[in-house]
Amino acid sequence: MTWDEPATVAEAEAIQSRLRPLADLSSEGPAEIGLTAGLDVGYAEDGTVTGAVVVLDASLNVVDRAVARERARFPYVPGLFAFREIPPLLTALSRLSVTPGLLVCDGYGVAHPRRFGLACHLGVLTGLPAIGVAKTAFVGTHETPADERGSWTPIVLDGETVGRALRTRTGVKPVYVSQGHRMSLDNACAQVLRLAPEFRLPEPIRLADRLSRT
DNA sequence: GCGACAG
DNA sequence: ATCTTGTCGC
Repeated sequence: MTWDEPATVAEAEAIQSRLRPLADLSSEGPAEIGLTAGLDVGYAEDGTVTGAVVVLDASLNVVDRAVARERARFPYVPGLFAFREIPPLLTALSRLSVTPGLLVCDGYGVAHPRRFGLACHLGVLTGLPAIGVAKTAFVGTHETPADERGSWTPIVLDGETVGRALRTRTGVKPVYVSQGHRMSLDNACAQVLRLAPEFRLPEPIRLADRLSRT
């Protein structure tokens, strides 16, 4: 799958609608993940975007990392987030010396107005299993999950479950998990809990966030 | 119509 | 996203 550069908002929306059917939301996905990549993008005052990828092994040790700093090509538009962040992330991914078995993206997957957020887009482009983990709610409605780590409630959009508000730390604000590509929602939440044994955000995303500010 | 809106 | 000190709590 190749990257299309949209020139307008209408074009970007059309690309999302066209690629949406290509996202695999039926596969369970691997239960055992060897290498997990966390992805995030940092912004600078000069209109520069820095894509960062950090790869962790099953013990959560860093085994690889890569960054790519470029000029932003698309403005920030809610719902079209991916067109701003994907270019530097693809460049950073191409600089890895290993191939991760899962992409953990900072944002949404299928919990999206057109059911095609950043995690779906990156999953389809790379062909790799991908999930989205966001820090705030964006679409749909959900109840507040119980206080204990592991508790969750469904995020419902137009009568459909599109993700979960998942508590990764007892007494701390939940994160918002949704499917991206080639992984079930159950599996995605299990992976997020495995990857976030100590802090609210999964370790791969925390480290990528830190790296993107460099 | 108006405001809100992943990062 | 980013601009930013101290402060409450485990």
